[in-house]
Amino acid sequence: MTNSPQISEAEYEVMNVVWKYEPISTPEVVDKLSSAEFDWKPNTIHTMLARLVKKKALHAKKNGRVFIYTSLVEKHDYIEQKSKTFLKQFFDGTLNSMVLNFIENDKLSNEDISELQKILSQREKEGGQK
Amino acid sequence: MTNSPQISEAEYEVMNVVWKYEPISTPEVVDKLSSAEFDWKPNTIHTMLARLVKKKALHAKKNGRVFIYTSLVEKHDYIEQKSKTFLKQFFDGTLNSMVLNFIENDKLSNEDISELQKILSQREKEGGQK
DNA sequence: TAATAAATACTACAATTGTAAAAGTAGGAG
DNA sequence: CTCCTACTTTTACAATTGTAGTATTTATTA
Repeated sequence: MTNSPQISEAEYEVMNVVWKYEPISTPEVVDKLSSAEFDWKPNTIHTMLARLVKKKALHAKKNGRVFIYTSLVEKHDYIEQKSKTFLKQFFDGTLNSMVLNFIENDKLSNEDISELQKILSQREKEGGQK
Repeated sequence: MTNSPQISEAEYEVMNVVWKYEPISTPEVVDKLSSAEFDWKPNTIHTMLARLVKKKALHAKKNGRVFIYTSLVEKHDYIEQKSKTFLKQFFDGTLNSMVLNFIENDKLSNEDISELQKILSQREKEGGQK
C-alpha cells in the first residue's frame, strides 16, 4: 500500500528516465529526454525534477556540482495505483469489466483474443493467487 | 473518431448524471448529485455544468427559466478515448499488456481468470472483428 | 586568479481544476 | 403590482501543470 504522490503526465516521462537509468544526474536526464521524442528546454526538465523531488517521488543527492537522482516510488507501484484509480473511475474498479467492454465494442482482434487466452491458461498452469 | 473534449474528474461525475437522465434540468442535476455520494454546493455544480457547456460536452437549452441539458459526447466514446490514452501511457497502448501485467502481479483471483476465459470464449463463438 | 560555462535556484505566468460566494433577474405568490 | 425565491451569471481564489526565463553559484580553464 505504498501511497505514491501525484505525478503529472509530463513528470511521468521524467520518472521513466530515472526508473530506467537511475542513479542518474541532471545532465544525463536532460540528455535522455532531449534525444527522446520530447522537445523540452533543459529548464523545463529542471523544473520537473525539482517538483518531483519536492513531491518525494525522487531523491536528489549532490555529487560534486550535479545532482544524482534516485526514485522513491517504484514504477510498478505507481502504475498499479494509477490502474486502480482508472478502473474505479471507468470500469467499476475491475479489469474484467474493462475487458468485457473492449470485447463488446469489438476493440480486440482475433489475435488479441487468442493471445489473451494463451496468457490466461498459461497462468492457470503456474498458479499464483491474489 | 469523435474527438471528445477534456472532461475533468469532477466534471465526469456530472456527465454521468446527464448521461443517465438526460434531458435533465439544472435543479434535477443538483438533486441527483446531492443525493449521491457527493457533497457539492449547488453553485459548484452550476459551475461544472457551465464549464461542460463551454467545452461543448453538454448542450443547454433554456426551457422557461431553467436549462435543460443534453450530452454532446457519448459516454461510450469518452470512455474509449480515456482508455486509449491510459493504455498508451502505461501499457504500450494495448489491453493485452495490461492484462498480462495484472496476471504477473497476481492481481487477479482464480475466479476473475475463469470469468475472463468465459468472456473470451463466449465472444469467440459469436464472432465480431475489429 | 579571473573569466567562462554549466548547473542550480528563483521567479513567472497562463490554463485547468476544485470549490464556491456574490450579484443579478425573472416568475410565481400574495 | 410588488416582493421573494429560485435560477442564472459573474467573479474569486488557491493548487497543479506545462512551459520556461532570469539570476546566482561554482568548477574548470586560461
